[in-house]
Amino acid sequence: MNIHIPRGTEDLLPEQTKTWQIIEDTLKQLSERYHYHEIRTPMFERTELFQRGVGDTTDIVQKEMYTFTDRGGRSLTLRPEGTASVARSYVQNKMHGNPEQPTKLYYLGPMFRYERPQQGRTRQFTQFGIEAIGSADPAIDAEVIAFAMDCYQDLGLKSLKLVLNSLGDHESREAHRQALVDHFKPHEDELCSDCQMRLEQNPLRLLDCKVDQDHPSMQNAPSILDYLNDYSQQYFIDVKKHLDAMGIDYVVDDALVRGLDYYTHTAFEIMSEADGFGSITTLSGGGRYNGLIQDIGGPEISGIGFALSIERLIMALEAEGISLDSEDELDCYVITMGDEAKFAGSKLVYQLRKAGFIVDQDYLDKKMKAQFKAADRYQASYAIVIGESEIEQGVANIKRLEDGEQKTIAIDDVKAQIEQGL
RNA sequence: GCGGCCGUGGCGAAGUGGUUAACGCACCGGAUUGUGGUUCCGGCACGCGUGGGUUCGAUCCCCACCGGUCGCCCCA
Repeated sequence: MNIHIPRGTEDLLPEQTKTWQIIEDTLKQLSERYHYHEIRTPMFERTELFQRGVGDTTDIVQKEMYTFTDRGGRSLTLRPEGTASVARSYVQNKMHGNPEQPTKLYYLGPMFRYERPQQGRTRQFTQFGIEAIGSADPAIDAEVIAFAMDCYQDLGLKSLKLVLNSLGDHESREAHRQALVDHFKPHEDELCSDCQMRLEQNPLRLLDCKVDQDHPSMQNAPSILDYLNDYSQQYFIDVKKHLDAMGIDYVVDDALVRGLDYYTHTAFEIMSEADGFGSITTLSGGGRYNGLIQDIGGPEISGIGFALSIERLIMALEAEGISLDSEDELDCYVITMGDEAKFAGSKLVYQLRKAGFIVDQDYLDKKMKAQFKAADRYQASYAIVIGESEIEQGVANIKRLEDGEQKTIAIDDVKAQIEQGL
């Protein structure tokens, strides 16, 4: 083994890309139905975009970014997520000026995070996501959540759990933050070192600490839901009412905290409950970001979005035993014997392909028996045999492999014969 | 970034400090000089992740590195 694939990356081989194509097609069709349009942004951005957009205190920015300096001395970063780039493009292209509002966008592509790889977590992974920018209507929060659920349901997944929370607006968050600090400060010495740091930087994260989850102070920790101001509370109620109206089930979990700084109000995650899923059960996540556009220099416009990992989606499909593979079947396999016949074979294969059939032939100089085996393995409907004697008579043998039925006809009539069956 | 487990042919998988590294699938050839899917026979690792070390001798023991996997952190 000479040069190995970089750690945490993977090749997708033909037997897998088929599945990917089906998933991508499904997601794109879904996007059209929900009236979202594709946006493609660069795979790398100025590093400041993520520092400001994703948040300096987040793990992503602090220890997971692929950052490098280009030859012009600029600090660039391979995108670790999609929202910051979309928001940047929204601002740069002044999309808030477009007549169609809100702006509804989707994207699909690789993201990069420097992490210790394990199943469901690679250093390059693929996200599909949507962003609806320019509306602060609870109805569109529900639309985004419904869209997220449909991504899985359209592919046949059943064991799903939608977890919902509200992080409130800025005022509510601040009140809650202060309450958290007041609550945990007396116990600071008893908490793990990570939590001691969280207390300073991001007290919200204390709530989903695994180390200290049994600590008595966790039991009666202040819940964000108790600190929502009137507006935030009503917003959350309305989102739930829209979901109820659509018949979408969810569970509210006030411990659901998202890892990116820009979230406000609605936050949600979709998890797989299928057996055989390891510790990583989160399939997708999203939420509302009412300060993000402004944070990166745009107008005061709010948005909401979500992102899912195609890799984890495929894991979920496998866990539920759903296969999207379609048969890769040939219409015809052309078998030739002898040098002259090879030329006639090339001509016939070409003509049949032009006529729209899926056709192949042997390129390894195999014996006839081996050529038949190949035709069989490729599940060809017909084998067309051309040898020296057929060349002399200008004919070809067409054999229907399913039942062995065979006919000899003029080689120029093969196309017509295949078109109407035997 | 931390801890546990693991790394044998295209794939799955046995195995031992010492002549030819089981077996299954796949593949190739033959039985049947031009007709497949069955059967039978035969072939298929100068090598046991990489590099060092211990040893008379290592795939098997030790170390480092690389990679995978599980858990933690965190997340999609």
